[in-house]
Amino acid sequence: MMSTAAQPLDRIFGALADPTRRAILARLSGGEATVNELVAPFGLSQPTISKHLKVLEYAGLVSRGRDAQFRPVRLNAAPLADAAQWLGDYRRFWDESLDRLEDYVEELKAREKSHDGQ
Amino acid sequence: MMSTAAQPLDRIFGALADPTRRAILARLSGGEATVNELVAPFGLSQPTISKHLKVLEYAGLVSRGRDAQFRPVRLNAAPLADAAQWLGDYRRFWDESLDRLEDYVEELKAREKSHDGQ
DNA sequence: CCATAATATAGCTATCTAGCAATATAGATA
DNA sequence: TATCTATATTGCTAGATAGCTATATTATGG
Repeated sequence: MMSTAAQPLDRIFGALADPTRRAILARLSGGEATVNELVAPFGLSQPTISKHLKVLEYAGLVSRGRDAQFRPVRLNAAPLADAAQWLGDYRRFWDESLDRLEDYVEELKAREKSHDGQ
Repeated sequence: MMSTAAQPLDRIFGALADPTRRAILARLSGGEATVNELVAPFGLSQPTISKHLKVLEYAGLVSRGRDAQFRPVRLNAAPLADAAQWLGDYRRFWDESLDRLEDYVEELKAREKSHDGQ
C-alpha cells in the first residue's frame, strides 16, 4: 500500500496516477456520493472501488461520512493545493513569458487573503 | 513498468509520485546534468538512477542529449502543464473566493497568447 | 430477531516497482 | 589496440498494486 513511510506528495501524486481514481474525484466534484454510486459507472467490483477509496483517503483527498448504512464520500481538495504548489515551481519552464503576470496575481491573492475578505 | 497502456496523466503523476524523481527534476531545473551528476547527491546506485530517468523520459519529463560518452539529461516541463491543468479544474474547491480573479487572469493570458507577444 | 442492503475485509493472482550487484556497450584517449 | 570512463542492460529480490470472488460487518426495516 505505498509504503507507510511515503511523503504526502508521494501519496497525493500516487493517488492521482490512476485513471479510476481521477474519475472518482471528478465525480465527487459534483457532490458527495455513496460507494455504490461510485461503483456504477465503472466496470469494476465494489471491493475494487472501496480499495481505491482507501488510497484516496490515505492521500487526504476524500473523507467519509456516515448516514445509516451508507458511508458517503466527499472530495477534500486541500491536498491538491500542495500538488499545485509543487507544480507551480516549474511553471516558468513551460510558460516563461507569462511568469511575471502570474507572480503579480499570486501577490494580489496573498494580499487579499491577509486582509481576509468574506 | 506501469503498463504500456497507461494514459499520459497516469505516467506524469506516476513519475511525480516518487521523491527521488521529484528531486531529479528539481536538480534539472537548475540546468542539464549528466547521469553521474544525478547519481552523486542520492545514496543510490547508478543503475537505479538510470531506471528513474527512464520513467521520467517515458512520462516526457526529461529528454536526453549526447555529448561524447555523456548522455546529458534536461528538464522538459511541458507535461507538467497538463498536470497543472488537470489540477486547475479543482482549484475552486480549495480556493473558492479567489476563483473569479483566477479566471480573469486566465482570460488575460489567453488573450496575450493569441496576440502573441515575443 | 431475521432478512436485506451497503460497505468492508480477507485471501488470492498477476503485474509493477525500487532497489541492488554484475556485466555489457560506447566513446575517448593513451 | 588497450584501457578507461560514462552509461545501459540484465537478472535478481522484496514489497506494492489492481483486480477478482467470497465472506464478514453494520445498520434498517419488517
